[in-house]
Amino acid sequence: MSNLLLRHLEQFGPLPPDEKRALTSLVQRVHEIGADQDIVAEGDRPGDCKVILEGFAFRYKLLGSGRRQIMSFQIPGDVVDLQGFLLGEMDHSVATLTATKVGVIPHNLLLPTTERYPFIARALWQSTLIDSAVFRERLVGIGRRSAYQRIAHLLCEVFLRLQAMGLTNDGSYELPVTQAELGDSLGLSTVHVNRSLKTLRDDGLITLRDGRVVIHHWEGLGAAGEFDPRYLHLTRRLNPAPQSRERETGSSDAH
Amino acid sequence: MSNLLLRHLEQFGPLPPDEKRALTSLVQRVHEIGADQDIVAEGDRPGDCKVILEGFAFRYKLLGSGRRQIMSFQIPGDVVDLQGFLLGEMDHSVATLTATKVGVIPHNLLLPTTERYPFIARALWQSTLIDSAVFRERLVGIGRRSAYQRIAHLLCEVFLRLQAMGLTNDGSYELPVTQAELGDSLGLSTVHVNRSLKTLRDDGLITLRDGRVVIHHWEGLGAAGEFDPRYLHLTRRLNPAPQSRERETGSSDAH
DNA sequence: CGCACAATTGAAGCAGCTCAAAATAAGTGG
DNA sequence: CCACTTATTTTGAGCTGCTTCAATTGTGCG
Repeated sequence: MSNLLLRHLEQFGPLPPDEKRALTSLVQRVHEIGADQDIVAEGDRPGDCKVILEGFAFRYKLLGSGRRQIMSFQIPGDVVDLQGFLLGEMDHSVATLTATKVGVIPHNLLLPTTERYPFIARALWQSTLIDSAVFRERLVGIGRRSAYQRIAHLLCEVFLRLQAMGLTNDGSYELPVTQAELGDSLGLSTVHVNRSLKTLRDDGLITLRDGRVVIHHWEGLGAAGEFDPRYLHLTRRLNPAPQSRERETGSSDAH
Repeated sequence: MSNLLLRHLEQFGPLPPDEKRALTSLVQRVHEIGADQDIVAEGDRPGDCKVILEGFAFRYKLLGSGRRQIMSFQIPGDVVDLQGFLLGEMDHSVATLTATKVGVIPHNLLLPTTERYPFIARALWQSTLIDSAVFRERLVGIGRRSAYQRIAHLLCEVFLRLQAMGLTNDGSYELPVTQAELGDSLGLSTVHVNRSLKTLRDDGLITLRDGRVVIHHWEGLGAAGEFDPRYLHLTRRLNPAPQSRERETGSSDAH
């Protein structure tokens, strides 16, 4: 059940056996949430943390005049509201993209756990720092990259993050986002996302259909998005790197 | 010397006396750095953390074709490279705006300190989460707000952060940035920053000259930038709120 | 004085936006 | 299985906030 949490946290280094054990009893119950529902909302003071066990979510903020900015997509293994644990009040919302299962970790269990198990505490801290790195990278993209580059970059990022969790398939992965959501994530209009996706498709880099991303040319996509994966700090590759995996003879693949 | 670090960390709640004491001996030496110098650079694996004691700095990343994105401005009290402590390698650089004094905290002292003193560890973690919130807010601005709004928002944010450190003067503060740096921080060209600043000035909201920001109309500026300070989590106001302070009879003040 | 850097202003161009509508897909109830 | 509804994708066309290029004006300083 919280295998996923373990896998997530071990991205940053192995945990000692006793801490692993402690981790497995963190998730007290599982909550099923429908698509397009808030997991936590801005202003909430949650009494527990939520780990995504199945499905996808995103952090967002609403602005005046109905605009929305999505800050990140969250995937299985991610703890979405550590902010609530440490700072009390959420300053943004997290909502589901699809029907989602979340594991619930009560703060009054998490607190003693982080005090007793320093590796767990450290790994959670590291996890929030990776979140931070993801925000920064998005910031760079929106601030200084073209629409085409931003999309390429995002698709690379999500690929590597999903791959680290074992959720990719030979250079393709599930990402049930609409173009409107992509736009809100990248600071673009739906229309422009559509046109840029078309260009990426025409360039033979990717296909995005029915909530599934197929990367036809990993290196090309990375180059298009100026993607440098180091900010994800996936030092311990739990899976082979994408370059060495999804070479399919027919399609143009990475090298 | 590390009074500032204490003040910074106590933004999130008081520390017990013994932890306060431990904190004062963290900074082992002080390093003076000239203007426009990197404090840490992308790719570095620093062996210590740096706290700003005097002066200003900013996080940034360089992109292809010489573009630069500044992710945040850092002020006295900020620890600029906790990322290096927890993740090893820096994925971005931090450079000074002005001549700066930084306190150096060796990792091999910080590590046992965070293990022995849970409140310090927690406060540092909280501090990184506030950084995160700042990145997110910038992200929202660049993604979905106009140039005018972004500038207003940034100036509000820096005001409150400096105020929490006791570094404001009746609605004005030192911020030694050039318009080019502002642009790189907000995803704008220098030219457009200049024009937007002119509009803000003409609207009677602010003046920015010689590295000093004067806020003439706090509420107006906040409204212009859709500024909601909650993301800074400055629950414990160490100074009076700006609204109740800088009412100057002549100029247009908030209310 | 004169260099170098920052701020300012003008003018033209464009990346991406908005408005609008058509085409496609995905239910849903009968 | 169809008729109807609603959401998403796609395409067209005109518009604009911001960019780029270029030149001018401070302004601090050796």
